[in-house]
Amino acid sequence: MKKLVILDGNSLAHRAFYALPLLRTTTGYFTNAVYGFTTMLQKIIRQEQPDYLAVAFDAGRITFRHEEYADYKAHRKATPDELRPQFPLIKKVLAAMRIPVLELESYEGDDLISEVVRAAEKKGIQVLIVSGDRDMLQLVTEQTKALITRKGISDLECFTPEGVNEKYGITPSQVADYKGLKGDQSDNIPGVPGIGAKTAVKLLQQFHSVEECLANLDQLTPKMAALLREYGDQALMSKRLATLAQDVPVRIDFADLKMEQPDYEALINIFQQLEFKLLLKNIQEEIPSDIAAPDEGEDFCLIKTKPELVDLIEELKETGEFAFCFERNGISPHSAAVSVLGVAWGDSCVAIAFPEDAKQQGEMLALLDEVLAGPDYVKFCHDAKAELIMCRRHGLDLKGIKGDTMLGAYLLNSSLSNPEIEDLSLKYLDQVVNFAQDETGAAQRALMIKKVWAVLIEALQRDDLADLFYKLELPLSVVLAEMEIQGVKLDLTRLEEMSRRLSKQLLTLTADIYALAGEGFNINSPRQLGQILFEKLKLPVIKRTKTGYSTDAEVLEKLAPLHEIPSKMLEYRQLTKLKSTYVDGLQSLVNTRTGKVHTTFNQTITATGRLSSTEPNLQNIPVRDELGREIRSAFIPSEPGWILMAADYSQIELRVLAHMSRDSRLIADFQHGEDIHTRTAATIFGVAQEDVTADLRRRAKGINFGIIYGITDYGLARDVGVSREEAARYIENYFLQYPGVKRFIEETIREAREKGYVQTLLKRRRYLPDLLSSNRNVRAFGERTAMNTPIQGSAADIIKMAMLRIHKDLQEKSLKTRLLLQVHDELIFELPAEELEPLASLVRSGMENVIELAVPLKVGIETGPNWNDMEGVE
DNA sequence: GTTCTCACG
DNA sequence: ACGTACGTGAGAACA
Repeated sequence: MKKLVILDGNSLAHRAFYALPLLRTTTGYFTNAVYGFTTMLQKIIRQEQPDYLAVAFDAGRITFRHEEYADYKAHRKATPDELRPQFPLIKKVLAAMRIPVLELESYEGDDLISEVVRAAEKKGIQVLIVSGDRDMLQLVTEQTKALITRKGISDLECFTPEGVNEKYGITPSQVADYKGLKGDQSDNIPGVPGIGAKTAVKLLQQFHSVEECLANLDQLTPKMAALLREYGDQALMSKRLATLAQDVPVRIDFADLKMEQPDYEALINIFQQLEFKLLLKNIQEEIPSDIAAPDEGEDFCLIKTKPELVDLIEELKETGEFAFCFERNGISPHSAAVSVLGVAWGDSCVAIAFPEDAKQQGEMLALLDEVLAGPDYVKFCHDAKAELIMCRRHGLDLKGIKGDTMLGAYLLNSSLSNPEIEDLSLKYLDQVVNFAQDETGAAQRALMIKKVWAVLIEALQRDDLADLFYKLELPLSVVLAEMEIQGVKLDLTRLEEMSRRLSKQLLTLTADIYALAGEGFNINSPRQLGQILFEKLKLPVIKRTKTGYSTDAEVLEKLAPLHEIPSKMLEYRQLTKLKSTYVDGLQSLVNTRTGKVHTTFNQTITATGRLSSTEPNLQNIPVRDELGREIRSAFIPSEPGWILMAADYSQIELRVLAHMSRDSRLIADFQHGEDIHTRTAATIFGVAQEDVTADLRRRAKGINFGIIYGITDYGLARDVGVSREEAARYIENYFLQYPGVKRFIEETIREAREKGYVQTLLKRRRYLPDLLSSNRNVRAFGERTAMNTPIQGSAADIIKMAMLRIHKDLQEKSLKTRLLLQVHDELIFELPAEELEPLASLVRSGMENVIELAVPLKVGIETGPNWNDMEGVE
């Protein structure tokens, strides 16, 4: 049986409008109703897979019902100004999706739906009505169901005749009678005064319809009979108003309602206009790709044998330039198997399918070594680091990479994090792609990499980013790949012991907390904890989150003097965090082949230019408290007789600030070489350096951090524990003493507003559209990031340069030392003990002299048998 | 998938 | 009158 879905356009648009926040495009169009309607529509199409589909809209404000009753819908609020202009947009989306719109002057969408249902039933077509209006229930039959929104736009309830009866106690055909008796506030249908929902249902269960009620007045209570006698005509009129039209002058031709493929080009166009990024991405996945379709492109072929591969390699050597990509299907390059390699040169592309047999595969790969490892064969890829890891793992080298679309796109706009080639094809070539699922997909992908790179390199040169790309990021990807491949050894015995110890302690703590609470609950659920603390124990609410009570560490500390649970909870939280994230989490990520953890350093994630680390994140291993530090003891050298070395920049961000702001006082502070926070304290609190107490220093430290983050009096007050007024005075005084810093901040924000972006020392860019927001908070946030990004980002530039330099020095000096980790301002190495001295001086000078700033850069070096027990080296 | 909490620089 | 420090990633709960 064929299926038809018909949507009540007006009703659903209203629903969407009120359910979603007022979304707006950067160009000022309101789009929340369009967005809500579109997502609802797509979901229904996906779920129902209808054969026929249409959307009905009201047309004309005056309908035939007004002829009968002038006040029909008189109380209805006017459509809001933010919604009205969204209707034409919805219709544009529908046109692009090739979904017919049904409208008829002076009829409501409901009436058209009624007509369509009637016609469909005659033809034996199954119908599903989608609406937010329960009036639609009167159309429900065995053949026709109704999907009515319950709450918001995603909670829908499906009604069959039985369902209607169960829920309302009447049949679908009695809906109009019901409204005739009860009336309807929202449509201003009067009904019978004094008859509400209960009475109406009771009457209809007894007499089936309004007419029969009126014909049997003698069987009613005298009061009810009088009521119906007086308002009988009004009840009949109300019923007629509530009854959907029976004779709509329209002919339904089902051929016009057949589902069709959307006009993807038009749809992309309108989604782009409306800035529906997620929906764009979704249709991208849905669209059959037209590039290099394997069945029509004569340039395409699939390579499976050695002779074929030899021919290909000859061709590549002749061309001297190609794009490539190993298929990984989202699997980490540290563990993905080699299955398919996509290659593109000129206008051609091929996929190489590798045999599973290790020996045969090895032979095929060995053939490729010449072109992959040959530095003179120019290569482009998307994520050079991942490709290098794949190659190295299979015994191949990779040299001669001249383009990386992922890295390039990130440098052009650091707000794109880990962009996919599909996203870039849309952004830079206006081309929507959906690569084939089989081997041919890799070939298509390679070809797209080549095309996108041609555009990106132009853009990089235009924005003066080519140096940053070729001299820093691209070579850095090799260093990072080697760090990841090397991995870090963990003392598993130690972790297992910790895990057992923590389990035991947690068991005791949990029991204590339950006993104190007087009941068991899910101790990991902030919500349940909130109920215990604030409802059962009536402790004062310190802070709220969007959804309820806050129970974070700050709150628990304040509650600690009032009850025993909060401090126990703090301890519990600390221990579970250690156990689940670090002790157990790290163990589970140890690679079985190497016995080490191999993090991934993401080079294209952060908006500022920093790296990030995942699976595991080795940039947030505990250090601040003693118990947490124990985790670091489990990080050990991977060879006997080796040690670890940590080299960290001292105050690199403040030094960068001194350099960029050229503030003479801050520069002088650093040239003095003593503790910077003490000097800051002496300066802003107007005391001699010897008289700076620990507390004054702590406050000055807070101010120094605050300056880097984009200070506010509120934030500073919270951090150092003084009043907001006090904090405001500190800030004022700081800017008085360091006027160059103040000027730098103002100048940076002004320039950012003008250009739309800020820059680091190495010209890395971050665009800041928030600076132009009409929302004050968003704008203030933009201003803080505007001043923080050049500082954080330049510090990132500097340590990246240092990594390159040290990596090169290590190679040239043939040292055995390996760089393992970068944690934003520090580098971790493992080394044979005898290399300690040469390495310490190599690392120190590498890091300190990698760039000439207005202030010296200082590096602290420590070594030890693990990452915890470290001692300073002079 | 989003929210809360918490680990790091 | 309102909600704030900047940049990240992970685990658990809950919808």
